[in-house]
Amino acid sequence: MVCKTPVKVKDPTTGKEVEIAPEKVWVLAPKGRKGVKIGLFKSPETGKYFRAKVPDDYVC
DNA sequence: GTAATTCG
DNA sequence: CGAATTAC
Repeated sequence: MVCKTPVKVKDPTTGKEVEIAPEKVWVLAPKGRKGVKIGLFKSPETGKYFRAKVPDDYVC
């Protein structure tokens, strides 16, 4: 499944804030804790992959 | 450290 | 197989 909804994230490769759709989103949570949603993004500038938190209410 | 995911 | 991601 490819995500469509863009998310505002800081691109660590450029330092710029970009609005892009994550290629994949999943929940990263230890047992007994709430955890966070993580998205896998590809920088439009550099083409490098990076992971960043996505809002808890984000739907792919 | 833990959780899942996947790129390098 | 390790890094990196968040926050508890």
